[in-house]
Amino acid sequence: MPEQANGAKRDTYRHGNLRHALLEVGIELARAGGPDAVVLREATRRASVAPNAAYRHFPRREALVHAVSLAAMGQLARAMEEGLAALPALSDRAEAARTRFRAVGTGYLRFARTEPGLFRTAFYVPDDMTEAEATVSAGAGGLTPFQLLGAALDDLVSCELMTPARRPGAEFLVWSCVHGLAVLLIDGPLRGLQDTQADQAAHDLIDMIEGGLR
Amino acid sequence: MPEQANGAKRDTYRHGNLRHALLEVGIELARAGGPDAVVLREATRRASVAPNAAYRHFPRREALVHAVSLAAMGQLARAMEEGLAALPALSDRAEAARTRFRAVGTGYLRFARTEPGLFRTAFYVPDDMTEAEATVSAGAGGLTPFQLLGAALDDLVSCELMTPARRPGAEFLVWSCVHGLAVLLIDGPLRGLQDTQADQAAHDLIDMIEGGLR
DNA sequence: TCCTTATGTAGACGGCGTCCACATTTGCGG
DNA sequence: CCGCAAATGTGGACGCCGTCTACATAAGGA
Repeated sequence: MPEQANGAKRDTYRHGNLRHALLEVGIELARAGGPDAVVLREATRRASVAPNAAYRHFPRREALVHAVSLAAMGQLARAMEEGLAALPALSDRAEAARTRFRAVGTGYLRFARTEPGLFRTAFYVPDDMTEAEATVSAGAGGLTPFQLLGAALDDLVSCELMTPARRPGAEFLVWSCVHGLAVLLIDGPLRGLQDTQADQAAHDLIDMIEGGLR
Repeated sequence: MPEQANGAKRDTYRHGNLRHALLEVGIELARAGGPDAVVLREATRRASVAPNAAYRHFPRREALVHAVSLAAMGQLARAMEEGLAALPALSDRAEAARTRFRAVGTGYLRFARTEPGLFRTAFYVPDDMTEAEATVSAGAGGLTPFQLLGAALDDLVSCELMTPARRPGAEFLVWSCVHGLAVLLIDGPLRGLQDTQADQAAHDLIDMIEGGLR
């Protein structure tokens, strides 16, 4: 029975729900330091468990990181959903669609800048599209970030704010633009921009996208 | 005098130019496996030198990775320049500007997909803007990727293919879009796309950007 | 009740980054 | 030309990591 600095000792031989505990700790680590910071030994330490115990639930470190990654993607989805939910109801349907589309982008960017560690982890050795649609990476509404964007684009088309001809594959193009800004802002040469400047850049970027979509 | 599997033994106690050798090996490692693959011990091994010798030239591993990163950025610049140089001379000035602008983007994306390890390394814990303009990260023409893009945008404005009002800060927006697609293609959910599909996406993305800029 | 199975522990191995002490050169001031 | 300080490379150690094998303990069904 290993003593624990964290004060969280255990009286039973069994942990109870180690897998879940490791996931929680992993999220905590990723939040603070990105994917590389989710370290098996540290996770087991915080869970008051021997290092090897982790291997009963994850075949290797990468599997834990992957699980954390899906959870992080879910948190991203949730953050975007919250941004959408906070929107005022607009009577003009086209205006509402446009507002929702913009909120999808700004929500994405806000999460990236608020939780850079989780954001980076969400895209760490990420799954191909099929797995990215797993329920774990969805928000409360059951939609992944990708699907939220797709829905916003559909709205745009139905309100004639976007040419239907451009619709196929458009999520990937829009996603690229927004994701690129997010990456440049948190890791790249735009890192350290003031909030107001970053917001301005986000605004201008979405303007540009809207113009290119029309 | 340590034996070396690599066959490259040394008869002098001094290496000669270890710093340069480590950089070369570092680039090789980054090329094959990205920034995380730039491992001090392996680099010194390949340079036929004791692990600690590296510390005479780089205070810590991160410093070596950083040097490799600048070199990788330089290679990116060179690749873009080559793409520009290969363009046919067009009589119509506006058409030429447009073609050059597109070539900047496609060159960037081609390098990302051709040399993903180096591309990822180029953006690993990257410098802020000022250092990114260092001569190391420039191509043969002395311009960094960022500056190449800026020049292309200036051309667009002077040919009235872009509103001057949109010019300030536009490189960051365009950069975001192209960079985002690059990241999604090599690391993200678009990884594993066929060449033709990736080219199509690149084409469509640049179309969209052009539309948004006008 | 007993035995299979799930779960956690103990100890070891090799690899890594980094520190300290020591060895060998180089090159400069006299 | 000499001698000595500074530059450069070596050797060994430490603590951390991921992972393997062997073993211990608990839970639950026959």
